Amino acid sequence: MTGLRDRKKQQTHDALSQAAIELFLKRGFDEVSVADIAAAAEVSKPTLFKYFATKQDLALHRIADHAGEAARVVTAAQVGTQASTGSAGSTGSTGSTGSTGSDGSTGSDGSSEGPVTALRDHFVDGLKRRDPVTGLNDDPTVLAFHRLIFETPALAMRRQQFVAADQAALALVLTEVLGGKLAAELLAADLISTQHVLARRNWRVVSAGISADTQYRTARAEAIQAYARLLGR
Amino acid sequence: MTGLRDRKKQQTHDALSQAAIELFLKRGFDEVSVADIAAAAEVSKPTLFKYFATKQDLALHRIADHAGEAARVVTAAQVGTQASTGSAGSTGSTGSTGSTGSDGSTGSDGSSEGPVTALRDHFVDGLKRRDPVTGLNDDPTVLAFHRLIFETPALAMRRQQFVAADQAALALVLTEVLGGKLAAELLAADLISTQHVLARRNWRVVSAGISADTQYRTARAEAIQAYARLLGR
DNA sequence: TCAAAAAGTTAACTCGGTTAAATCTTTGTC
DNA sequence: GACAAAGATTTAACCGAGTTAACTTTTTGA
Repeated sequence: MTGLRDRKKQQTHDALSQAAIELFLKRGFDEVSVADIAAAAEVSKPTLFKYFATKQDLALHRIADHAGEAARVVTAAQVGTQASTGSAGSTGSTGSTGSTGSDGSTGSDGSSEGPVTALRDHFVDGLKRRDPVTGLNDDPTVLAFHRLIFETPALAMRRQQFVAADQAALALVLTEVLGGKLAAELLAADLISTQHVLARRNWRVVSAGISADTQYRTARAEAIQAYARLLGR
Repeated sequence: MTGLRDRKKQQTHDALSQAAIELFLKRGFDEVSVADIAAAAEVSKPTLFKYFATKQDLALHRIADHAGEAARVVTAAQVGTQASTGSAGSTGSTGSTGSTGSDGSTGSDGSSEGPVTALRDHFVDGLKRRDPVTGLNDDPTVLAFHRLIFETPALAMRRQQFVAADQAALALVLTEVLGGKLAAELLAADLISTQHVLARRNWRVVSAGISADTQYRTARAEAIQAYARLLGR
């Protein structure tokens, strides 16, 4: 099924992404033109734009791939508690499943506890795994990449769009889990904000020179505290 | 002090803004070029960009002017409860001051009640005044304007930047009001999200044909309910 | 009245993104 | 294995946002 055609497409895609990120990290987003990237990947400009809709996406497609993760985590947790047949993660890498040492068992619907604890556990698990999305990762490349995204207005902006899409998807599944649409939208917004605030905070600390290992316990405590706010109704 | 120079500048600024909004509403954001706008306002393109940094700002400067409002409301409420000398509003049009029929008097610091009720009251007051930022306004022009902003990706995106700045400013004043920085950032995010969710919701309803007067009671109730979530810790 | 300062104009340029026509490559079929 | 249809790539030209530099006009204040 994986014909030569598709293999070549994958190759070109990777070549573009790699060339772009390398150049962005070396010279800064604004100091690199799409023509430079196309040249480095040895393709023409129109071809580049057939693979990536915008210049920003050349840096952000890794994040874009994570789209809908929050919604997926909640859905997974939901089917996990409804029937005890725990099959988590539908698309890609969403393996979390407890360990925070807290109850996630309030099975009666109408409560916001399930989703909140599910996302909290997912985040805390991300911290343990030093998942870049948590901000708690001191790998120089990861750090440089985050710096690039957060400190380049155009990238931060486009990133925000993906986050907004994530939030909308989350609101959608929460609408079914909870009763009302208003409550769902509010909670979705709070959940996404919380994650964002925590990640940014971790990133700032790590980026100031503190090692991820040193910061881990604090980050974990802060996360639990932050999500606890959303549990008290 | 208002020399001829400044008067002319104001004139040009207004001519550009007016021409831009008129054209945007008539033909859509993407169907209007900055050259069109410059021509309509009878200035050259470089001059246009001396008045407005981006094409988006030609539509959004009215929103941009509201920058830092949330922070101002909280600060005003703070000085209002610290000393009984109530002088609200530092810069522009921020006249709110109670009437929601609820206590805003918990003067002891460390509590998040003050800021939350202050912003809630401000929002509810906005509803009563049919302030466009609340989404509860069925004036055709206002409606068309909101539609333009929300449904033009480039504008929605740029708007988000202003909102983010607002949030940062709010987080800053909350950091002083509350003890910690984490709590302040989380609360600021929740507060801004809440406002945004409520406004969007109102806009959607009104935009579906329901009159602002008809929706008022519901909108008010929803707002109070939404902010109440943030009071229970 | 006059010179310095502030705006404004023109024209040319950069860069992101698009379009159309021509060319080359992969693929499935006889 | 030849070959036509489908798909991907290239070239070259184009559009529109935003910038730059050199030059002219207008406002100001002494």
